[in-house]
Order: sequence, then structure tokens, then C-alpha cells
Amino acid sequence: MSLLPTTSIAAIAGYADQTVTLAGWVYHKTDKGKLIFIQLRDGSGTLQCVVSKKQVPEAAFAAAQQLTQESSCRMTGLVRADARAAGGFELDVQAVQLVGASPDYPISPKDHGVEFLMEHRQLWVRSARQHALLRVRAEVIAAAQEWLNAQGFIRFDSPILTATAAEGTSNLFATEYFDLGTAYLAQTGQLYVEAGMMAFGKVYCFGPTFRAEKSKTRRHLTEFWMLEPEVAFATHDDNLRLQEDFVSALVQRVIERRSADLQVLERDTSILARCLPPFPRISYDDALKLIEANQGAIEGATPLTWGDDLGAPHEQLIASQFDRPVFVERYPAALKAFYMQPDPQRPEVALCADLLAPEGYGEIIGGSERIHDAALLEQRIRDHGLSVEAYQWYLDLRRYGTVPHSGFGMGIERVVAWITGTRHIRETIPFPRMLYRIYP
RNA sequence: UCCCCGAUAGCUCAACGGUAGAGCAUCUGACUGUUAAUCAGAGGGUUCGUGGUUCGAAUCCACGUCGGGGAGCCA
Repeated sequence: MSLLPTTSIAAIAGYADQTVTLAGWVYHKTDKGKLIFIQLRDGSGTLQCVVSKKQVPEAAFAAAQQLTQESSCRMTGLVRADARAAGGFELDVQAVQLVGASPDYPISPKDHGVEFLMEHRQLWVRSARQHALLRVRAEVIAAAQEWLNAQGFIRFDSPILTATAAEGTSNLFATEYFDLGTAYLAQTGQLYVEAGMMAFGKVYCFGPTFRAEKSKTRRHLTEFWMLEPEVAFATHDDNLRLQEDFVSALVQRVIERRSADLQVLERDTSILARCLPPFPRISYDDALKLIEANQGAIEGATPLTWGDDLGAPHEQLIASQFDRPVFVERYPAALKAFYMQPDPQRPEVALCADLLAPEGYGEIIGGSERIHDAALLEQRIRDHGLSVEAYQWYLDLRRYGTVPHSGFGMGIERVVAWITGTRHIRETIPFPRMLYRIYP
């Protein structure tokens, strides 16, 4: 025999006036004495189930009375259209079977603090808001891969354990690796997708990346998921066009397919609907002027001199001037990673861009054209004090049939936070890893 | 690493130098249209830890622990 339900709640409208068996968890219960209302959640949706003392066997009514929040159960009954129920349908229950009891469920429908909820993350993900958020995350990931695949990309995953720091900058998590010394958890897959790009033309990797920075803000996780496309023969301009087409496609698909979830999250979709290409572009030089002209608009966004990096308040100020994501391009090369291609007209700036999301969500993409000349790349490795020896495999990509190429990295959690209007990035991943949290 | 803030019932908070409180949750009872149900009753405390000031500390001070927000860094 099977314990599987005969239908999911999401498909309940197709079962009007039929008898079905549902299987799920009690989201909420109201006991009116001889009438019990149970909001049953099965993962696909929630349905109001009505148990009437007059209409069910005594044992079934007693079983329904015993149900507490998050008890798992199976319910058999008649599907009936009813305007009084949220969603338009409810189940007239005929039989109730308790599967797993749930005494003293810790998360009530009322207020809880962040610390308490994070300590109970394994249960918090059952709540409506978290449920909606994680569904949007899944949609963004599916949409991203399907869109790239349709454009002729192939997924080419990069290793998570690496022997050296890829960019030689940020702090990495280290671990023992048998007799080969220390291994590091990757903070990017970019160097490896460049190898894939030379093999397949258009590739992307998608997986967890790690930053051992002691960042303590709502935009940072120590473990986050990054999607990194890389395209052969693509210039800086090609790269920006790909990014704006890609990001707007993701947003439009979430609006199209997950509007019910965005509604649960009370997200104003009219702001998202404007997210269509082309995205505005502003050079680093013009960004400095914009900051100067708007000083005082945002606390901390003080004027900078050429060569200074933009801080979080500066990025916020720039983003606030536009109604859709904005590219900030051509930063001073000295501020950026060693592999970025210098602008041939102005070697002191790099052919790179950061994409800043609106509404203060910050940088969601960082990308650039990569150096394709072996001699220049080797020089840059030396200039940055990195080991040429460790990068021999990477230099090989420029020694054998090198081509101009570009790519970018997109942080999934930041994109999901922006699309859903979630204040803190920690809610956009099932089990966030942060400076002071590795449990559960 | 630096700056700011917080910790009191299971949860969210109040009490701010003088007897430890409320709402929700839990338990008991009533109720056939609830959806954060309502009504009546009950139980529930190492006030984060250590030390100090005081006749007296949840309250003031010091240190510590845990957590929150931000900077830097970045996706």
C-alpha cells in the first residue's frame, strides 16, 4: 500500500466534488467545539479542511481534536468550492489519520526574534514567508540555468577545494589535504571556467563559494552560491549586454511564475517590472562626479579622489539615482583583480563593471573582460606578488589559442534578496552560514 | 579588526534603586464559519555569567559570554 496523497493541494481546483486523500502538516487549527477548521499544508499549498462533529465518525472527530500545530496527518474528504475559504476551496473531512504528533511546536504564528528563529531554522522554513522566499530562490536558480542553456551555454563546474587563493586577496577557509599540504575552499570558480570557455565557448559554473571575511552585515554570508558565466570572444560591451539581458530575464520569469509568492512577501512588483534592458551605465569617473554633486544625500557617501574605491554608502547613492540596476564600469585597474583587461585607450582603468541593484541591495554582479595576453598576465601576477608557478595552468590558457573573453559572477542570495524585497540575505538560503552562525 | 545596540516566563516585551508584570503560547472548560477566533479559569521566573557599589540591584559600575546593526572586504 502507499501513503501518498491522491492529489496535491496546488492542484485541488481540478478535484471539485471529488473525494481525495491529502497528506501534510497542520499549519493552523481553530476549534469551535463541534466544528474544527484545519489549515493543512502539504508543501504545494495550504487548504482549509473542515471537520464537523455531526458528519464524521466519533473517532475521526477525536483524532482531529488531537491535532496540534505541525502534526503530520492524512485527511480524506470531499473537495468543495466555498467562497468563505481562502483559495476558494475547502475539504469536507470524512477521515483523519494522525501520522506524527507535534507537541509544543516552538514557532507560533506570532512575533519571534531573529535569534530564536535562526536557532530553529530547521522548522522556520515551514513558515509561509520563508516558504515563499525559498520558492523564489529555486525559481531564480532554475530560470538562470534554463536561460543560459537556451543560449548555448553548458554548465562546467569548478572545484571547491583548491591549492591556492584564486585572486590572492580575500581570506580563505583552510583545511588539511592529506600529504599535499593546505587546501582552501574556493572563493570563485572563475579561473576554472576560463579553461572551460576555451573548450566549449560559452560555459558557466554554479555552486557554493566561501569567504572567510569577518563581514557582519545583512549583505554578507561566509558561504554563498555564485553563478559564473564565461564567454569566448566576448568583449566588455558584449559582457554588459549579456548581463542586462540575463538579469531582466530572471526578474521577468519570477514575476510571471511566482507572483503568488511575491504577494505573500508583499513585494511591489511594479518596481521589478521596470527592470528591462538596457540598464544605465556610469563610468567610475562619472560616479565620482555624481557622488560629489549629491554629497549629504546618503550618510557616509563623502566625496572621493580618483583612485579611491567606492564604499557601500557610495554604491547606495549611485543606485538610488536610477530606477533599475545600474552598471558602474571602468574602475582604476589598481583596485581590481590581476586578471582584468586594461582599457586599451586608458590602461589605468580596467574593462570591468559592477552591477548595483536598486533599493539599496548593493552589488549583485561583478564582471570583466579578462587579460588574454600571456606576457601581460604573467606581469600582472608578478605585480600582485602572486606565485607565477602556481598559475602555470592558468597561463597555459593564453599560450594555446588564446582569445579575448569576458565573464561575470552573480551572487544568488543577493539577487533573491533584491527580487523578494527581503531586508537580510540570511533568509534567502535554507541554512545560512555567517560570522556567528554555523548551527543548525 | 573597529564603532553602536541588546540579553527579564516557551515566545514578544514592560518594570529603570524599594514585593517580578502583560500579551501570545501551553493546560482545563464553553462555543457549527474560524482563518493571529472569542470568552472564563490555571500553571509557568537562577531577570545571561562573575565580581563590585548600596540598608536594598532586573535596574548603577567593571569584566566576560552570547546575539543584533554598521564599517572595511566583497557576490
